Amino acid sequence: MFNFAFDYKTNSMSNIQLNDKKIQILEVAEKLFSEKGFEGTSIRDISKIAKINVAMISYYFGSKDRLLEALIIYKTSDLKLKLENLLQENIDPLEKINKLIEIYITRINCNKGIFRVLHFELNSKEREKSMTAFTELKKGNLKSVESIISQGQAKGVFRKDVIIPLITPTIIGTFFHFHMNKPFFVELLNLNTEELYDNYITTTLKKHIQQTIKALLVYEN
Amino acid sequence: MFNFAFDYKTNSMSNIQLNDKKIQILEVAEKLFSEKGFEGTSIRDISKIAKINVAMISYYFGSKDRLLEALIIYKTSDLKLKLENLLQENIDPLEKINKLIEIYITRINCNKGIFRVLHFELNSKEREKSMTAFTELKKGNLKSVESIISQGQAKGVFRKDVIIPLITPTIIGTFFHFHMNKPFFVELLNLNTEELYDNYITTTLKKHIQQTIKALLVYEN
DNA sequence: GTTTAAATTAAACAAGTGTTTAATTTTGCA
DNA sequence: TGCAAAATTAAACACTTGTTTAATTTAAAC
Repeated sequence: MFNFAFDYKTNSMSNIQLNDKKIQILEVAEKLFSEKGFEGTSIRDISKIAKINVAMISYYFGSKDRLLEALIIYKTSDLKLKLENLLQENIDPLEKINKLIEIYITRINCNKGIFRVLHFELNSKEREKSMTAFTELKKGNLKSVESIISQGQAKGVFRKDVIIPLITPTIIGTFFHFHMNKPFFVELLNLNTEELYDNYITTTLKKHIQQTIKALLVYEN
Repeated sequence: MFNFAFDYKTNSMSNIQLNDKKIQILEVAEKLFSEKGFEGTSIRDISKIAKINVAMISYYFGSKDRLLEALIIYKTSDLKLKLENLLQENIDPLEKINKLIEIYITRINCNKGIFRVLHFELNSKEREKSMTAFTELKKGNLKSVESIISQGQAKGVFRKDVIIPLITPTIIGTFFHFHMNKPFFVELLNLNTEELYDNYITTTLKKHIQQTIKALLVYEN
């Protein structure tokens, strides 16, 4: 019932059994979870907005916890693939890092909601299955970063005293802190429409992060 | 009943009416809110661990929402002061930035719990009073950063194309992302005890952030 | 010691929670 | 058209939620 397989249409791992109604539920769940948190969202909230009966959520996913699991796999499965493809590209290390940052920003920006849930609902909880899936994703990301940076160090472009596992926290952390404080920055930077906000992320914020990581990697004391 | 005044003993704004029992409730609330979220924590959970009657929380704080308000003010009031003192110090801009980062790291690290709540429970909700208090804190922080950086730019030490409002997201975001993924990094870096974990934050992570911001500020393309 | 206010309690309250049941409707296929 | 499986529903289930009540105990002041 809940097997996941590779979908060559969407180029992502996805539940081949996902029909329109399931997807509709997942989309609503993502929206509400990200707005009000997992515990703060009731399945009646979801069912009301998705315009389905409450029982359908248990019927389709088994439970609220399993709905979260399905949501996470549904939303994170293609990021890993994108990173692995990037590693194969034959471009210089700095450009690769910039592309890595670009992937992070755009992919995570599309799925702000679920990544918010991932970070705030998943830790120190019993949702083991969801958590291990997320941990594997993080391990893969770290490996990609390690690989790119050692390439750059071998070529003598990057300095050698960088703490590699802390690169990702700086990249994603900067983005997340910005997004977590959205109302604050919307007011401060006059990003009154959703378009302006998204545009600021994919241009200015992206550039800031790329500039920061570049400086960190190539700057000599 | 809920007036706040400056306490010269602790050098912080605090509720002068806070007795032992109230503080005990606040401490337990912080722990549970940070572990299970605001919605995920019931006042019965709090009362059980704090070993008081459920009704005492309503009696003391009025409601669960007002308990959160009190907690935020109780925990964030002295950070603003520390930053204002820093601005007065007569040291060179780079050292000032490093001290700013040090203040952020140590202060936030002591209050991990409440800052987690602040970022994940406060946005897009109706808890207006709590939110405006937090917004004021952020505005103050931004002013401090702006002041320090223009000093550095005036002295010709810092480059001039830095996007100042994105400095804080990089500093705090890096720290937060690390902390949000604590289980992951504990396993990755073998930080098996709480002491090792805290030690890594106040040494290696702090150094990484200082190194990053320094590179960003002084590196010329 | 009496009085008055504060602190503390167990119980009750109404509303909301995730989940299950059992009945009904819709669907796809022979 | 008839039939079995799937989808959908309203209702009920047992439980938890935040808050309030009203009674009791403790503390302080006179």
